[in-house]
Amino acid sequence: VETDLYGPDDRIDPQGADHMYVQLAGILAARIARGDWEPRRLIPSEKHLMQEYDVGRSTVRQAVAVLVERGLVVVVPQRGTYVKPTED
Amino acid sequence: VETDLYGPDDRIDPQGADHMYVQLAGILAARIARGDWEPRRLIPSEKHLMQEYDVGRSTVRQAVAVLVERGLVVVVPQRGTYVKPTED
DNA sequence: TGATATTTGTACGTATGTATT
DNA sequence: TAATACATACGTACAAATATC
Repeated sequence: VETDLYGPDDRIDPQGADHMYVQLAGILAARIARGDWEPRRLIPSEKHLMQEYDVGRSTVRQAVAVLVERGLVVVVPQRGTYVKPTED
Repeated sequence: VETDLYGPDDRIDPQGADHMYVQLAGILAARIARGDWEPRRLIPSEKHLMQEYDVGRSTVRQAVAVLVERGLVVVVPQRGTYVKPTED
C-alpha cells in the first residue's frame, strides 16, 4: 500500500466546496507551516506546481496571490517565489 | 475634423512605455477624477470597457484591480464596479 | 413562477516579453 | 547560447448571483 505522507488535504478536488485556487493556497500554506520549504528559500516554480497539482497556470498564480496577501511569500520576477521569514 | 474630447491620454498605445493595463488604469482614474462617473455609481462593465478600449478581458480586470488597490472603486460580484465616495 | 440577459468569478489554453541563471 | 521563471495579453468556456421581463 501507498503511504500517504501528507493526507488528503494535499490534493485538490475540482468538485470541492472551495475553489481550486483556495484549496491550493491552503495546501501550500500548510506545507510552508510544516517546513517543506524553509524561510528565505524558493518554493517550486509555477510550472512545477502546475504539474504537481495538475492545474493551470492561472490557478497557481491565484493561489500564490493569496499567499502574498497573507504575507507568507514574496514573489520576485524572473527569480521565483520566496518563503517569507517569520521575523527578523 | 474630429473633436478630441479627452486628448491622447484616453487612448491605449500597445507599444507604449507603460503596459496596457497600467495605461487603462490611468485613463479610468482620470475619468473618475473628471467626474465621468459619479461616486456610488457604476462604471461601465468589463465587456463594455473591452469594446471601448479594444483590449482583452484580462487587461480590463488588471486595470480595475489597480483602481481597487488605489481605493478608487469597489467591485461587487454580479453587480458591477462602483466609484467609491471620497468620504462620508 | 419561470426564462433570459447581464456581470463578475473561476479555470483552462496559447503566445510573447524580459530578466535571471 | 540556451534554459528558466515570472509578467503581460489574447482567447475560450462555464458558474453563480443579480436584474429584468
